[in-house]
Amino acid sequence: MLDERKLAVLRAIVEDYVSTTEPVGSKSLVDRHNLDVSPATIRNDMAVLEEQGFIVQPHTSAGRIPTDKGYRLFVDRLSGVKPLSSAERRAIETFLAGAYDLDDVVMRTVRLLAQLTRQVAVVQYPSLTRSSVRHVELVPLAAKRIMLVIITDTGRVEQRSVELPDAAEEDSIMHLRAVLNACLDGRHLTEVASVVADLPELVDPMDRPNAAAVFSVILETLVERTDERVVVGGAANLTTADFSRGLREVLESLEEQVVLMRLLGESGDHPSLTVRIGAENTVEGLRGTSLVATGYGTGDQVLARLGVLGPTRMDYPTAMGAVRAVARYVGQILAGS
Amino acid sequence: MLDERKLAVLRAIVEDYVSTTEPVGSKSLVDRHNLDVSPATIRNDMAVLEEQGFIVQPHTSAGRIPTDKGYRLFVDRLSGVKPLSSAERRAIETFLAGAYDLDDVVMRTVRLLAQLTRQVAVVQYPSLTRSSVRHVELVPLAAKRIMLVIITDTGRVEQRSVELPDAAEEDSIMHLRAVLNACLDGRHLTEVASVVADLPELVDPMDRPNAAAVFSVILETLVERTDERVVVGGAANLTTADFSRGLREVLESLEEQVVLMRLLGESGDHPSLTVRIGAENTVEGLRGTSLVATGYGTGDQVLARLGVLGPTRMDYPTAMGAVRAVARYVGQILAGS
DNA sequence: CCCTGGCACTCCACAGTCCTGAGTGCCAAG
DNA sequence: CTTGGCACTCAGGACTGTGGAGTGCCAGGG
Repeated sequence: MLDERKLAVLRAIVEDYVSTTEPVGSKSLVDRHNLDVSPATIRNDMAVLEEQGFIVQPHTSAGRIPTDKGYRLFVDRLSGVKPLSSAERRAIETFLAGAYDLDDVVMRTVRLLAQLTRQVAVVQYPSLTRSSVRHVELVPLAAKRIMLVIITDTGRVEQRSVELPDAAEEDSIMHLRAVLNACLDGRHLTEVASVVADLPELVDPMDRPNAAAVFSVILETLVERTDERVVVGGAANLTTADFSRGLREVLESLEEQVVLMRLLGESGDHPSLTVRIGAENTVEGLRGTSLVATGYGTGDQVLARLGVLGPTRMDYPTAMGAVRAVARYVGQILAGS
Repeated sequence: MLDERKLAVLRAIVEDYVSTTEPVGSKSLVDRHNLDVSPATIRNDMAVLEEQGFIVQPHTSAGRIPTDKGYRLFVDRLSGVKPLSSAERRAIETFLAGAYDLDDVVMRTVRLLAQLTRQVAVVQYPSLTRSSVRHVELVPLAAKRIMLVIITDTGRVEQRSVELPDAAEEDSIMHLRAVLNACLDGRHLTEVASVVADLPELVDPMDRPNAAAVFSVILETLVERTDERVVVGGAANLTTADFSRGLREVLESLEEQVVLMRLLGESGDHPSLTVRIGAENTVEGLRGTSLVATGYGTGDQVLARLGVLGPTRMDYPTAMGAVRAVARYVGQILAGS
């Protein structure tokens, strides 16, 4: 139903529109690309494409622009992933290699992605629930207050101050600390809840109230609080692409952690590249944007997701290339540190 | 040289322009405010004010708008700090009281300020260099790698992984940990450098290479790395105030930690409210904005700064009120936790 | 000396008009 | 199925006219 040439026409329209931001007409199409047919022929093809809903004209007698459906077909069948230049690869490598802790890795990744694609970059912190406990530390701050620090094998450190019901001896805190480490060390975070449930029996009855306070904070921190942070960068890039009236809406959405989590979550769990175009995003306020995202992590497990967000009219092949490449390098960095 | 009425006129112009965004003329001025003189008189006053550089007209035969110098006079002599409504005060209190750790306090503060003022909020993390060490923890991660965690009395936790030259025994690490805590506990961060210099003598000669690695990371983390983070929120509020073409520039500046640090740093060190208007900001790209900032902290020491950023045409009295109130509450929260 | 009303002048913003050029759809012929 | 031709549409730029808001200046009055 769509022959080879019509697809070529659609591809050409997408490419031209992305680079010029202007509706593209039959005439300009034939001399920019070397399709060996006349404008009139193209017009017939365009009429078909429009009828099928892949393109529209903003007003009568203007050129055509792709619809969401058009972009969808484009990314699915008409374009590949554009590999990065070797200079870009080197840049990524050296830039990320300089990072010295997890926060820094994430920050650098965001910057890198934003710069590479000239879009908004979104990077989710490596997920807690997929990592395991490496160490638990309790630090007395005051008589009835201690600092709880949990270190995971992804290098993430969670800290909480805990209010104790009773004043605690240094000794009993150290004991509790030992118990915690003995039982939680190496445990996958999904197991923590059940393990913690059995812990009270292992501590001195005298200390149970204090221990209970610590346990409940641990649960809160590791289990119930699924809200991994998402870091955003390159918001300035939104100004070039005019979102008619929606810029404010987009900026607002980008500041809502919950919204971002949902957005990234929608792309599913598989580690490969995902593209969500325009209205495919159920997030109110981001209906006019597209998201190119992928999972990343060490080895084959997906720790979190990252990607770029931009107007539906974006350079998908390049964005996909950059996202994929960056995700790979970040994975390597995380595995190596 | 500027009599009472001329000042009143300037005040009225600023107030009207801020609320309407439109150049204000003599006629509209007299009936909005009850100055008991005729428009003609106002016009004469305006002529003087313009001559002195407090106001300008965008084009002949349009109303006047304040210059940076005009705003400066306004905040210095013509307006007070508008206190918050009691409802707002309650909102601040309850909103901040719900915070459970330092990160959360900062995040909530940013949101609060942005919402209250409808401007961009900037909050600097409590400064390391002004706090002292509460605890140092070393956690073995692998044979030649340990995690260094430093907890300060402002509740901040710094973590770094340290690569050791030699494989380390559990024992020697524990010893090092004891030494570190003995010597650093309670030390003001400004003292850390000199204290650490003397430490190598206290450890077993065998362990010196490893200890040296740890020490150098401590210095890096606490002393050399003055780059406290600045968190930004409410960027969406920039869209209402049109910065002609500068929006991109502003957004870019807001993503540069270094720039933000400099911006806040310029306001000096004293704990009181500071206002920097338009070109008074030396930061390229923020010349079209104003900053209302203040120090905050526990008791009388200034731990860091926070404030709001907006167009020079902003509601200074309200912004100042909000900034001051929020800073106070944050100080209380920090002191109490 | 300062305030006031009057007056002539300026100029932006807005609406209307016209025109051009890019682009279309349709059709008949190759 | 492709092509050239043709009539048609319409957004956007250039130009014009008008109304209104605002100004500066001046002469008269408190």
